[in-house]
Amino acid sequence: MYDVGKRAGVSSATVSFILNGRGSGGDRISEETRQRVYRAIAELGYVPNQSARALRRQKTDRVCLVIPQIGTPFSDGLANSVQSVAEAHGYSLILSMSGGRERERHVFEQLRRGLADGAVLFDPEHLTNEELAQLAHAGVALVVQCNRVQGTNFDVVKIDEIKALQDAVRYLYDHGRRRVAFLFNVTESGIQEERLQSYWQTWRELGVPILESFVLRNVGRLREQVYRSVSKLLQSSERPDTIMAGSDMFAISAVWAIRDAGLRVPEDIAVIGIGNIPEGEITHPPLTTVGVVTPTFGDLTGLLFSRLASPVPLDGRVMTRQWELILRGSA
Amino acid sequence: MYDVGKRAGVSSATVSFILNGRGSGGDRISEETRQRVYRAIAELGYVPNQSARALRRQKTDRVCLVIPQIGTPFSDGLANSVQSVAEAHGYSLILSMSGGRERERHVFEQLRRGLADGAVLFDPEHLTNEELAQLAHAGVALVVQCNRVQGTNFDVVKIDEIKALQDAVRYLYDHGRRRVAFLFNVTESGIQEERLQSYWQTWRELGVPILESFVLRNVGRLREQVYRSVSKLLQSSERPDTIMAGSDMFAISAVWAIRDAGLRVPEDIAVIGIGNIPEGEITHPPLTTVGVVTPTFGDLTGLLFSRLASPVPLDGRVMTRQWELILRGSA
DNA sequence: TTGTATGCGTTATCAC
DNA sequence: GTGATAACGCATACAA
Repeated sequence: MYDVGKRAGVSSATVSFILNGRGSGGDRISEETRQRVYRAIAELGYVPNQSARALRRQKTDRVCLVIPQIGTPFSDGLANSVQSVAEAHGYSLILSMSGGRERERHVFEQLRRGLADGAVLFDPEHLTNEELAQLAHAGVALVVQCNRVQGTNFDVVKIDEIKALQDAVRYLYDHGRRRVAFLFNVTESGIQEERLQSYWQTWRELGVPILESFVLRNVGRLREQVYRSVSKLLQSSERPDTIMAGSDMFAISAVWAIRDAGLRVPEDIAVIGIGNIPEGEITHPPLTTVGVVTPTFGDLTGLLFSRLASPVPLDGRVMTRQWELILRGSA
Repeated sequence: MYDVGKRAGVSSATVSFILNGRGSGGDRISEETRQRVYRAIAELGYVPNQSARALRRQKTDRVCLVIPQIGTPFSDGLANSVQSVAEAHGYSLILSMSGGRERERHVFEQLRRGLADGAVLFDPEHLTNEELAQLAHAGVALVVQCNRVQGTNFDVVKIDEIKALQDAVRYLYDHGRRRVAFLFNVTESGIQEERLQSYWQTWRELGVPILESFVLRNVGRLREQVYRSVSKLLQSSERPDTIMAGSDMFAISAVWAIRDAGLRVPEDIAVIGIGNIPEGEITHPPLTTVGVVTPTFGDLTGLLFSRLASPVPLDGRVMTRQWELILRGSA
């Protein structure tokens, strides 16, 4: 900036003022000076340094979206949504993957060190309430989607899923299903597992036993892995009449596997997913699932940017999203 | 740091030295002092400020992976791969989405301003050679996957895809296919389009005309959108006997649509994708495609981190990945 | 073995 | 209308 100023015959202060007219000094830079400075900037290829600016302003103009894993239809939609809103508010979006304990802690550490002004944490598994509070206390605008936590200085979006999960089981029970298989992945403190626990619990209350061989605890993250897991399951002599999957993606992969094995959905095997991703509408039959009826990410972004815009620290807000049983053809 | 020092009865310099012992001073901090400082750090909840550190060291310890769009199996694999390697080298990974002209320029600007020490740019559409050179000149370690560019101060990974694309067309031609449909999306300077141009060109050389109504230029990004586009195509009285898709994901969605329409792949309609994603192995029939036989991202990360590690500016290196026609069942 | 002093590139207050 | 100047939080050469 000093060099730019020198070339334009002004001080670095003037350059700074022209680049982002704040502080005192009013609007009063002569048009002529302004032009000279712009020319000098162009000639020198000058570009302001973000680290220095952030240091001085105590503000990075960045927000961070933390997702366990990219590559799912859901994270895709979320990221695009947050990015649009961030841009509209003059923030850059940074994406971080938090899958696994190490990575989650790493991202947390980065945020503590001032990576961004605000963050949306999606399903953090290992962070405690205190750590989140600490982060928020350090000045990071925080919105957390997670059922485990509650904060006084950050916002939480919760999902009320229990009832919908119970509804799903009762529905299947009422339609005579008794041989139930589960598809999910065990992660360190996995939310998938929690949800399937709800299923399991409800079946037990209805007096239906769960066959251990029908519980697939490690179906893999990728479609082809899930497909193979299910194909294998179908080869055994004892076949399930129902598959409850930990995600819609798993459920869809299961539907393929079933159809490719020459069986019918839902006549031979009913399939139900979790999450309600758009893709579920085009499987044959369309996927029965459990989730938010019309998925939207407006609540998350709304909380984040209202918090960023607020001049005073806001209290912790809580929003609850209601899940429902969405009956389509597959179950 | 000053406060930490005060509490531990030392200067801020000593704290800094303990936190990252470099510079002069050797290793010589007494164990006792060290402990006192660590205790003070813990008690105060002190955490170093990245902006200040980056400003002083002229180094962010971050690398940035720039992908047009997350949510594809490919970007997922790439991101995970880069993240692992980055962690191993002591860097944090930042993900940025560059889809669309605005966003791409925005990310470019962020990098110029010092967002990260290095970056992998995947298929940048709008950046010129000069801009990339300028970025590299500014000190950003740069690896670009793109066929359009070549740099003297950054690395380029190219894909030699022409021959494989031509092979695909000839193969289809030799098997009697003549009514060819195309599936892709027109983007501002899209690579999908380029590839389909190669197809088109080859068909023309073979004397096969392309029906305009078989060219779907806007099938959408999501699986369900593609599925619907194809379903609609199949309803018209004139049906194609071949579908050449701009990506494997499109091809897979097409296979579903065809099967759900009661037609057979490849007997009624042959389908061929581009990219060779793992999921292609589990469609029925498995997907014929064009791409790298065993996808790996080692070349990209290798180039990036060798560049970051190099004490002197490296010349621009070029690596070429060879594409091949991968015959499986769908064509 | 530790402290002093300086500068990294900005921004913002104040004086002129 | 514009220019000095003092932070912002840290790292490091050098003095002690």
